[in-house]
Amino acid sequence: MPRTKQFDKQEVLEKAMELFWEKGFHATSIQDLVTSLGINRASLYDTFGGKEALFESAFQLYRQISTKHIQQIFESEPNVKQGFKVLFEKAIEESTNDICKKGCFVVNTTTELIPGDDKIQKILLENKNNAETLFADYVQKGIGTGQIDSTKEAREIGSMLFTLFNGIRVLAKVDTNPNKLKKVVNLGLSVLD
Amino acid sequence: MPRTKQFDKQEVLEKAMELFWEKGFHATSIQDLVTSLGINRASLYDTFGGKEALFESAFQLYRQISTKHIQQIFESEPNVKQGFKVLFEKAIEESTNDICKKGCFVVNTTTELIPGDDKIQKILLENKNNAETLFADYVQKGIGTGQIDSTKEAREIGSMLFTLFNGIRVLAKVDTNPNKLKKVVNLGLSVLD
DNA sequence: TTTGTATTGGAATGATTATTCCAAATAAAA
DNA sequence: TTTTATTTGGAATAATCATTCCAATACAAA
Repeated sequence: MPRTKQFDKQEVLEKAMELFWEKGFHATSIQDLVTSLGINRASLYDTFGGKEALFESAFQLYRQISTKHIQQIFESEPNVKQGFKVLFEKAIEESTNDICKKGCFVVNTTTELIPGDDKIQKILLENKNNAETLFADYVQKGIGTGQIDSTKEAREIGSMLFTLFNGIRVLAKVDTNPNKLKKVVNLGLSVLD
Repeated sequence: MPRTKQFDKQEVLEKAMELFWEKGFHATSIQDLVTSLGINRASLYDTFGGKEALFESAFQLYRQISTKHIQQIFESEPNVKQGFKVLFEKAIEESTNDICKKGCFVVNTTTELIPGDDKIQKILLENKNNAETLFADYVQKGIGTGQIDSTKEAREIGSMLFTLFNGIRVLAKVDTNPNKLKKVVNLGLSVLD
C-alpha cells in the first residue's frame, strides 16, 4: 500500500551535512537545502522535522564520522607520536585540498552557535571531553609501552594537542599552505619527547 | 548652519563591534543594530554605509585594539616566556569572565565568513601574518638576549604559539574552566625551554 | 527669532526567511 | 486494474530581512 521513499535518507543527510558545514547554520536557507538536496520542501520537513532538527542530525553525523576517523588512526598506529602525526597531517591535507575551505564543522559550529544555542553547546562540551579522553588515552598507551616518558601527564598533553588541533582547523581556513602547518604540528608534537 | 551629529561615531562603532562580536555577521540584523546602537536606521546608513561596511569597520576596530594589546604586553615584559604567559592568561581570563561567551571576534569571523567573503579573507590573512610576525619577533628578542636557546627557530615557534592561541579561543567557548586552559598554556610554552 | 541644512523617526519597499497546506502524482499491495 | 497510503510540486502564509525614502525635527549661524 504505502508508496516507498523516493530518496535515501542517509544520502540526503550527507548532502545537508556538506552544505551546513560549508555555509554554517544561519547562512544556509531552506531554499538552499531544497535545491542542494534534490528533495521536496515538504519531504524535508516530513523526514527531518525542520531546519534546526536537520542541522542537529547533520552535525551529529559529522561528529560520528570524525570520531570514528580518529579512533581508526589511533588503533592502527602502534607508534603514538606517529599516530598523532598522521592524524594532524590528514586534517591538514583535508583542509588544504578542499577548495571550498569548509574547515572543521565542529569548530565552525562552536564559534557560530555559542553563545545562543544551549542544546548544541551541550553536545559540543561532550564532544570536547570525548576527544580529549581519546587523545589522553592514546598518550597513556604510549606511556604504558615506554614510548613516552612516564613523568608526563597524559591528560594535560591530550588537552594541549586537542587545543592545537582546533587552532590548526581555524588557521587552515586563512592560509592553505600545508608546509607551514606541518611545521607547527612537528613543533607541537615535541611535547611527547 | 549644519546641525551637529547627535552621537559619537566612535562610541556607536564600539557598540556595533560588541554586537557583531557576540552574534556574528549573519545573525545580527539591522533591527538589532538600530535597537542596540541607539541611533536611527537612516543615521546608521548615512554614517556607516550599510551592514557590510559597518561590519568591516567594527571588525577593523577590534583588530586594532587587540593588536595594540599584544604589543603593549610584549613591550612591557622583558622576560619573553613570561610575556607569552601573560598574553595567554589574559586571553583566558577575558574569555572565561565573559558571561556572553563572545570568544575572539577574529576567530569567529574566520570560521563564519570563510568561505564566501573574499574581502574579509584578505584582511584575515594579513592579520595572521602580522600576528605571527609579532610573536616571532618577540621570540627572536628572547633568543637575542640569551633567554631562549639560539638553536630554536623563532618563526616556527611564533606560528605554533599563535596556532595554540587560536585553539584556546575556540575551546574557551565550550569549556570555561580557566585552570584547565592554563595547564594547556604552560605545556605549550614549554617549546621555549 | 529666523534661516538653512543635517538629522531623525518611522513608514514603505521589495526581497527573502521558515513553515504550512493541499491537490495531484505515484507506486506498492489487493 | 483498482485501491490506498504517501510522497511530491508548488502555492500560500506570515514574519523578518536589508535598504530607501520623506516629511518633521532640531540645531548652529545669521
